[in-house]
Amino acid sequence: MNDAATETQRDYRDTVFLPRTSFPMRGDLPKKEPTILARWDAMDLWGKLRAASAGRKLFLLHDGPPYANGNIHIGTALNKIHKDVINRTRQMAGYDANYIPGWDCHGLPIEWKIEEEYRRKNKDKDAVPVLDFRHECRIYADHWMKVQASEFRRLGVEGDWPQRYSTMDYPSEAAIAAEICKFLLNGALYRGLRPVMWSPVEKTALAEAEIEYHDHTSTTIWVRFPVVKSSVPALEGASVVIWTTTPWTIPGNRAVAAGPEFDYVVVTVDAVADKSLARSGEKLVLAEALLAGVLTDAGITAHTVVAKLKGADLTGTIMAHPLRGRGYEQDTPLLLGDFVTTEAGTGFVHIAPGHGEDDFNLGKAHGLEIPETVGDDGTFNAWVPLFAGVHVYKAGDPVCAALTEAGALLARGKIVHSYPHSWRSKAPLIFRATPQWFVRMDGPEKIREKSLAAIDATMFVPDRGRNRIGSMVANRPDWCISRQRAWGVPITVFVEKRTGEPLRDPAVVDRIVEAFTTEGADAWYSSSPSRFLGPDRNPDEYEQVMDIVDVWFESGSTHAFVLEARGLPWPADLYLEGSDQHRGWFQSSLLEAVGTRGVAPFKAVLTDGFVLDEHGRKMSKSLGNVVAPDEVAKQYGVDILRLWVMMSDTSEDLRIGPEILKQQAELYRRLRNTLRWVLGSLDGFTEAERVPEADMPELERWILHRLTEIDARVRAAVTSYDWTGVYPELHNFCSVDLSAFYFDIRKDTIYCDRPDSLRRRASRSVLDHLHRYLCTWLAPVLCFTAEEAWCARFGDQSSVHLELFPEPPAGWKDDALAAKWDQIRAIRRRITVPIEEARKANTLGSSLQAAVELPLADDEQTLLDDAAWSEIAIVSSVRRVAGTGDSLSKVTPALGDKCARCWKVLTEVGTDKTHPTLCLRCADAVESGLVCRPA
RNA sequence: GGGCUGGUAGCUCAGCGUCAGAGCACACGCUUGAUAAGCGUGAGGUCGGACGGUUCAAAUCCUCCCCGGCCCA
Repeated sequence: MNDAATETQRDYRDTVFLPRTSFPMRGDLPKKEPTILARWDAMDLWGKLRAASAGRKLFLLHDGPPYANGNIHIGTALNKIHKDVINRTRQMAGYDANYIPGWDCHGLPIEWKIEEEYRRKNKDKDAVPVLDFRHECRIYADHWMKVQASEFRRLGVEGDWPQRYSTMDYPSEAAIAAEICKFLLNGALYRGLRPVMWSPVEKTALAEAEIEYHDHTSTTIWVRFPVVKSSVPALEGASVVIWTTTPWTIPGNRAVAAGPEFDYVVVTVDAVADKSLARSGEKLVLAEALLAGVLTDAGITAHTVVAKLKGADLTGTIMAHPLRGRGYEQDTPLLLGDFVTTEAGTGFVHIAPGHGEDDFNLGKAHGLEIPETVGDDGTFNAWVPLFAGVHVYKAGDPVCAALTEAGALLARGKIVHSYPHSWRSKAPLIFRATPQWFVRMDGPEKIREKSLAAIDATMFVPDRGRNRIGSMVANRPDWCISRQRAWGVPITVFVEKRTGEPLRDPAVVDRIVEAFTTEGADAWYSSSPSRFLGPDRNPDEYEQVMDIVDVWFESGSTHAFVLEARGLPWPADLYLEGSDQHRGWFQSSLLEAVGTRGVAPFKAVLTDGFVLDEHGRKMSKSLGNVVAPDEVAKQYGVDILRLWVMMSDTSEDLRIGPEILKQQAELYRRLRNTLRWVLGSLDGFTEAERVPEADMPELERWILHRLTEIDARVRAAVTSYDWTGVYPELHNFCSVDLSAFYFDIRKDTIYCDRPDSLRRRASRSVLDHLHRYLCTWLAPVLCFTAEEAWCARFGDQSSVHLELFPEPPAGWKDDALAAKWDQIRAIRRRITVPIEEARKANTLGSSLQAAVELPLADDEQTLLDDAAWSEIAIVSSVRRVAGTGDSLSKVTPALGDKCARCWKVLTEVGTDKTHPTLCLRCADAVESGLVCRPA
């Protein structure tokens, strides 16, 4: 037996239910995440997920294939994490969300890497057999596919990794060839001469996506086109002046274009400066708006305007090619073009139909010849007078020399302007007319029209994506799908030599597809044509096309060999990529599917933005502002990276950097500690303890109401795909509603009440719900932490990822209660503010030392009783008094002694004989015999 | 240069016609029974610019300009 002296000093700490949990405060994520990943592998979580959701409504996000080259970067990580979150939320919302990750494996960049290795070894690429070369490309792509797969898995991305797809799998190559042949058979595929962006270095045509723009210095020339025939008398003896930044296109000139609405003037040169190539007395024709500039550039110091006319008046005028008499004898007609501007130049555009989009279209409309002046290697063809063999990049001087000699050069200069370059070799490109294979947009297949209709029928998130892809599809030219390269799927077409027509025979197509399925596209190179043409055709009569197909066509066909071929839902529910893919994969997939199936391969298109650095600048090695995903994983853990994604507005560009990551780590800590307190306070909770909602205090019911609100927000996001603000709100809930309010208030109850008290049981029942709701809501994002917090309660055999979002019972929602508690929390500030003032005045430390007189307006008096107010405000006593509603409480030190167990200051302390240092509630709790926990 | 888009506290984001908001960071306290945690209070913004327009009233609507991003030329 203790004597009285020791009795007063008795330490009641052992009788207090402090939080107890194995869930540590610090995540130690970089170490822990890999072990959780290993556990998922060991338990075959993916297999369990698929089995558990068998028969549920299918949801299919079709993975856009990243390119199998190099380590993943932050943008790829963003996209894959975003996809993973979308998949997981759908899965937990009750769908069967299968996900097949895939890769884009063919194409120029990989080919380029292999060629680089050759160059390093001084090997001649053209001497390597094509099948060997293709084999090396395959090995290379396979290597990076494996590297990226492990990087994606480290990010926590869940999916069917063993069954991943790739564009270079044999069945994929066969399917791509089959898709090409669908266009062949339905007539949309044609071979035509067209100016395409051509790289003389790589000797291939390039797609828009393979082009970048850099500054380039070009020689500019002003050239006279002598008028030889015109219905306008003023033009007799005059020269129309053109301006161009590409002197090498002069040999390809076949016309000059004017703007129909512009004003043009005929001027007589009266005086010229030294070294000017202009001649006193000559007549020149120019746009009026550009006259001053041209006169300056040409060194003309005095002139007289002799006539003024509209562009439209000039039609029918015929000029001589400036090099007439030197092999260029053809006439040059003056045509009208809408594309002519008066922003720069002379108001006349020289037209070389083989070297520009506008030029080509205008030439075609007027039946002009489309000369092929330039060869694959960028040199003028042998038939080109004066310049045969000259490289176009070095043609500036020879062309100027010839023009000068012919008296046609009016002036010469230099300009630095943005000019297209190859994304691989960085070499400048040229427009060049070559025979290429195209998918027509406006044939009887109506690909453009149907695509626009498909865009209308698609859900875009955000909706502005619709505009973006819509205007691109409305204005794009026919799809050039041929590339003169080796690493890809060949355009499996034979052309009949006699007619020049492609052979459209389903039996031939079947033989090709069959061969590709078992041998891959290599079969095109390794087999004799007769294998495909069959016994009834003479291979000598056919040309086998050896071009490969644009990689965008391949990735645009993934819906066929990933979804259709595997019996997955078609069209996919969702495509989700960066907003740059409006021109890339979204569009190629759309055109491909519309051309072959008439509809889009997706029901919805979701885009994420670009990742910039902390200051909103582009990331680049030279700026040193690159954030690498694996470094974040090592320093903070993947959950921090995943949290960053979902705390951001993914529809806009996102920023990341050291400060922002630090902030995310702070936000994470709050979420983690919320889980930790819940777990610790739930220690030993059993079903027997649970209290029906109807018996719960209002505070508990208010928390349940809040759960219904967040649940509604989550479920809305599941269907709208718009998660912006949802996780910030969840964080806010944890921080403001739980940690700073509910938990803070209920600590007294959880720690000190008898375990059988209704209040404590009700609170623990709510904590049980909170644990389940928070873990499942967080699981799609903090996939590791939520799992850890789930298993901390339910054991290592369980997984939060096999759970569904719990459905709150309808009775939880109580808007009237919510309004009431909003009011209560607002009034609570009338207590916390004066407590702070008392602290400043040194009259108070802990809020439990305070006794409060709370002024309330009449209508506020009945909100809560005094005991409830003291509970809510965490003070030792509250007395309601009449007030105006906006006055602050009077705060004084509470009378009585501090209870040694719950620390409230109460006059009743000392009245219990057995426990003279305790308040009555605590004395009862201790005496109940229920509060001593096993150590 | 064109299309689309964004610019609200140090950071991440709300607000989108009627007194500028939240979280985090920061400062100052409290607590020491969520403790490499927790709580409170506070400071911080002429809402990119225009002494622009519409309106009784504008971050919020319109115009122009500046800066950034994506796509294109």
